[in-house]
Amino acid sequence: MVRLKTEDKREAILKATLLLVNSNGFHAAPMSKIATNAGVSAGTIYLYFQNKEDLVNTLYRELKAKFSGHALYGFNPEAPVKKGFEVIWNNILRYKLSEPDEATFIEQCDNTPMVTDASREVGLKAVQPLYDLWERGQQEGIIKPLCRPMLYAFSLFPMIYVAGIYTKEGKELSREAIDAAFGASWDAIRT
Amino acid sequence: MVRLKTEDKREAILKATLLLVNSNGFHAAPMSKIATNAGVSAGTIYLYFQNKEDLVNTLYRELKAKFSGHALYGFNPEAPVKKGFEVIWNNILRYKLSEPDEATFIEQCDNTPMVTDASREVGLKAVQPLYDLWERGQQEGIIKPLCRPMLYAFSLFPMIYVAGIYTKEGKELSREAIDAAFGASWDAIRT
Amino acid sequence: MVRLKTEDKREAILKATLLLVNSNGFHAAPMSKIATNAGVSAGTIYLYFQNKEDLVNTLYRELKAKFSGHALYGFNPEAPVKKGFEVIWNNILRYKLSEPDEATFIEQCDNTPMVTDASREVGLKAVQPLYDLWERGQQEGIIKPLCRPMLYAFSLFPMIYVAGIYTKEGKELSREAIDAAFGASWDAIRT
Amino acid sequence: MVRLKTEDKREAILKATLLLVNSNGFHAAPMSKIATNAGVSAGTIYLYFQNKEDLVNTLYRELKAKFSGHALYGFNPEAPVKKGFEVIWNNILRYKLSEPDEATFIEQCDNTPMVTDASREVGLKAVQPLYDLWERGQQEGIIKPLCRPMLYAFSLFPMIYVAGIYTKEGKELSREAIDAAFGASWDAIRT
DNA sequence: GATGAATGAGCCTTCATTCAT
DNA sequence: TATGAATGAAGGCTCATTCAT
Repeated sequence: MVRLKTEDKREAILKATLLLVNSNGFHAAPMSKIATNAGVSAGTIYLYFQNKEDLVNTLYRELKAKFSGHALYGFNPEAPVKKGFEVIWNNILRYKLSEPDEATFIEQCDNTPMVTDASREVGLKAVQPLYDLWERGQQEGIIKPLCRPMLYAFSLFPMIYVAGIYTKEGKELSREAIDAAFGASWDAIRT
Repeated sequence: MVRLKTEDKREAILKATLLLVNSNGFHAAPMSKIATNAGVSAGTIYLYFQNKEDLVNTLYRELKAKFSGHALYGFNPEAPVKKGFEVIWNNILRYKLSEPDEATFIEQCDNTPMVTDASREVGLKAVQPLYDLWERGQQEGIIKPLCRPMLYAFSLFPMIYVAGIYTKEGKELSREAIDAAFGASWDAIRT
Repeated sequence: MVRLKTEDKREAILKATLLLVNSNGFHAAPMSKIATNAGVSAGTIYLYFQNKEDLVNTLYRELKAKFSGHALYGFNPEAPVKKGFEVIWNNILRYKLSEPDEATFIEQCDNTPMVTDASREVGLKAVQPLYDLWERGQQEGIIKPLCRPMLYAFSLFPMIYVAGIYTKEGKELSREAIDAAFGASWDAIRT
Repeated sequence: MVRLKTEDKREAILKATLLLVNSNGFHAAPMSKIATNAGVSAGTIYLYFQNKEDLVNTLYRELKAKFSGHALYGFNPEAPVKKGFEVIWNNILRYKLSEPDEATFIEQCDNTPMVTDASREVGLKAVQPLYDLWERGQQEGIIKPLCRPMLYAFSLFPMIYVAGIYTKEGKELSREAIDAAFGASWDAIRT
């Protein structure tokens, strides 16, 4: 095993955690296996993370942050509402499809008590621009007067879910399917 | 501890499992604790279930079956498409709101390797009438030509997700909110 | 399951124990399985035997007694030493070959702490006539002046061992092989 | 408790297993007790052995190997048949008497399903020189034309059995008794 | 006598975490 | 920093035995 530099070790540990958890759930990711797969000693993990919970939460937060970064890429807050929504919608879909491992991990974490509520909220802040966009759309009478969770549930959540299914089964999402999905998302929330 | 009759014990074990898993995930539901909470000895569980996996899967299947029963209550296959969809949509929502524990458990199970694929597929068969309904709607040109997973993702999944959030936070879903949610669901899939 | 009479139940339990222990050792013979195989309830065993140890020891003693009965069949204490020895030797061999299950069980028991020393000694008393025969042979100068355990070890034990091997492998012992074996047995202890 | 070095721990675990199994059979040798007696934590055993079966089989194989080494010590394949046999016979007896614990353990293992057939066969290969010796003896007309298991059963098995008895009862085997036993062994198989 | 549901101690094994090196 | 042997609590499961029916 090649000797890794400090930063690389931290990354290797995070990567090993990601893959192991994805492959069979938290149940299949003991610290010892994470260490082995990361090419690192068991004790070493504790030099970089306080404990397993910290390791998982750290990974979760980093991925969420990365995800948020992608989501707003090229987004212009002043563009028309539908246009802005389309940009973010596509960004998110593209991320889910191009980084299926990370997407899977985030989903896994959304259903485990190992990830704290504090961690879960971290990602939300970054989406503020999206909230602002919806609000503007509502003021302009373009978007249905639904509460935030509902807007999310009807316009982004379904797409994320569908992307997960296709990824899991190894299928491709065709251009037509994607357009149709966007149509459904938009129809759900537009007035 | 009052002596329970056989059938009651089985039920008590299932109930204890449900609550324990809901409260903190599978991690927080060791057989010993399930036994204690069910007012039963650890060994007794194995009189009713082969092992932990069997216990969880049995519970999952029973709840899925119950859920399916509710979903189609009062559904008339020959009614107009929108009407039929509305009936099922409301049935599901009502179930999610009235049996939040069961709903939460089913969600937990959808993300654990402890539940087998075989178990997961059991529930799907019961929804055939819904699939038929969608198909009829597509033939009549009323429903968008989306694949099944997408139809599900846009019309039922969001509502289930929202109901979960409200339940978790102890809030009530107002009549208006429900109507609005149905509107969004229908708009998402109708042409 | 046909209803058995009291005596039959006792026998059925003993028989089930014998077969189960033989098939895979004591490890594979839990009381519950013995009960099932005997067509009897678990609790019933305790009507006939104090506990598992008692059950096994009782079976062991009965088999030993039966074995002893066979060993001396047709034996004439006044016949010539070699003739007498030959009768007993052949009796034992015949028993081992005709009742391989019982023979196997006895061997199993000779190596488990479940069978008490008291039980082990039970069988020995019955062989007193054999001891007397050897003693007479020694007085007559026909038999080597070895201690009893040695006489047993060289003249009967090997044959029992060999019979066990042939039985286990399902082979037949030919007449010639038997004669040869007797020759070796006799040569070992005769002067 | 003094801190042992790695190799010592492995040995301590094996030794504890040996003694515990000998004292009361496998039934009396739970992993927890083995650990305690070895001055080691329960989990530590699993650093050196995969599981209980592996532990027992490893010990069995090591003892068998050691035994085989002793058996052929000083054996000259070209010496006269009787001389060669005498050497091996005495080697084995000496081992049985000087290492009674190991001898007892091997016997215990020969009757438990915990020891795999693969393990049992390991020891047999080492005895090839003895088989060759017997064959030469038969060709020279010195040894009876018996099959291998019989030769073993009549010439070595009895002695092992007797040694076990004496050891168990704490008695000494006198020089005369040993000589007499060898005489019986040799008489049994020689022509 | 007979049943079999119920018990609970005990077994094997895993794994997060520590600490001497 | 880094290691990895060591720990020991905890988990899932089995099974001899009891007892209300």
